[in-house]
Amino acid sequence: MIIRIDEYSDVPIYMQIRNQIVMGISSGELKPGEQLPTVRALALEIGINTMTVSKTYQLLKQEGYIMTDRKNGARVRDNIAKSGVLSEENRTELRRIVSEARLAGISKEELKKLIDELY
Amino acid sequence: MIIRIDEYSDVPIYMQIRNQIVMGISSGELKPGEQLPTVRALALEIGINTMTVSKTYQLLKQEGYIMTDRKNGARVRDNIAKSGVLSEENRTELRRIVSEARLAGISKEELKKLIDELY
Amino acid sequence: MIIRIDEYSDVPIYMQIRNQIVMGISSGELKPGEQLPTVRALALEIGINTMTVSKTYQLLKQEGYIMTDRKNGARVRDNIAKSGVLSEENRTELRRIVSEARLAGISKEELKKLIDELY
Amino acid sequence: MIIRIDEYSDVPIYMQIRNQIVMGISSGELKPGEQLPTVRALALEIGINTMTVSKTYQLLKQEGYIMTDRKNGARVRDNIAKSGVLSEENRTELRRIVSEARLAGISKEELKKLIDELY
DNA sequence: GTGGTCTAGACCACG
DNA sequence: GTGGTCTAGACCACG
Repeated sequence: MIIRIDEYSDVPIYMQIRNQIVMGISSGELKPGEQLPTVRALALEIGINTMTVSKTYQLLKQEGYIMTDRKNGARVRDNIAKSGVLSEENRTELRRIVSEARLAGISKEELKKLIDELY
Repeated sequence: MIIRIDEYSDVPIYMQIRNQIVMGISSGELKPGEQLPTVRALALEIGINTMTVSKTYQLLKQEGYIMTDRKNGARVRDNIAKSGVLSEENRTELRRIVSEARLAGISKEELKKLIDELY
Repeated sequence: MIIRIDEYSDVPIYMQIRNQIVMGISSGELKPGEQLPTVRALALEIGINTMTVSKTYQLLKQEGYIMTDRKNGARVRDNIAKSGVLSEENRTELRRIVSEARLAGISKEELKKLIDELY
Repeated sequence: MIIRIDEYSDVPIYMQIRNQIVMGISSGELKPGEQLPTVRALALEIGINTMTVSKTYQLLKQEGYIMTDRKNGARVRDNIAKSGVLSEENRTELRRIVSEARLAGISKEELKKLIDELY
């Protein structure tokens, strides 16, 4: 899986990596139990500091998406908890996006079609 | 229109205000041409620095949501440009949210229902 | 409030600080709403790196014990969520401690007396 | 006695095994003088490195919980020293747990009831 | 002035 | 070899 950093983005690097890994897991590009690159390998590949990647892995671990052990490095968890509900933050974000979409003249149907494509 | 600041949020205050005003315009609570409170009045009401509100208004103006003039203060634009497409950032955000929703066990239908509610 | 670091402890520095602040809040030495020292001030006082203190504050924030804002620095939250139950980790730890206490010849009553003193 | 490793835990494997053996001795599941599985057998059973089990046994021996000899392997000591007091580390840990319990809204009585259950 | 992020480099426990 | 921790130093957005 290829991780791309947008250095001009306001989103911190560790968060960009986090987001792309989460999307990779969701899309199936990263399979349950699959090995992630080591902290050092990913840092080298992206051209950033190991601490930054380490921060990403700790976040993903805390969120329950991956697990780390000292022997094997990081792996995608094969039993990611399904809360069944959207987090409060994501709900707020979604509300904001829907509002902006409306003002941009995007219809409800177009938004739903977008959901279809992205899901 | 009442603006609420979540002091625990990581979203900067100026951005929280901006988001709520945009949502207010989108929902119709703020009508096209409607007068916004002055920077000073809004800052006083929320209990924050005038600089922060000023930053919000500048952002909203630059985004084309409001217009300002020295005489009348800030007003909602009555001809907000309808690009017809979702901004690149919002599209990326939506993709992230959809990914996380999927992993949380939320079905496509539930997401669409959420869109229905929020739109 | 005075923070003491045991440099020979296996407990990471950021966790030692975290634990002492939590105990300070619990004991009332740190009051709800009370200002914590700035990251820089605390780092200087203890003689450690700012990053380490920053890590502590981020952890405490995420756990809901404190809040940070860029203007005022960090403050003890005045509405710390009361889950009403012991975390799984603490329960496991308590079980381990009770087991070791039994083997050390400490009676159930002595343990309860200890709880009385510490609470 | 069945040893269970929580691969998601931050507690090192050798320490998880150690804790479970100590709890087994305390509960009486492991009797004084009882033979423990060989390093090799336990490692095989759990599916981990023999070095890890070996580390556990060395720690337990050093703590005075078990004794080893080349002929008979490891056995639970039948005269475990009863210091009569809680170790400094355990006392500190207990203080931390009590503090967190208080902040979580757990009463002194509930904690004591928990001690009753666990003892 | 404040916390948040990031780097370059190092050492450590675990396995 | 792996992730986890820490330092010294820097820059940035927010307010």
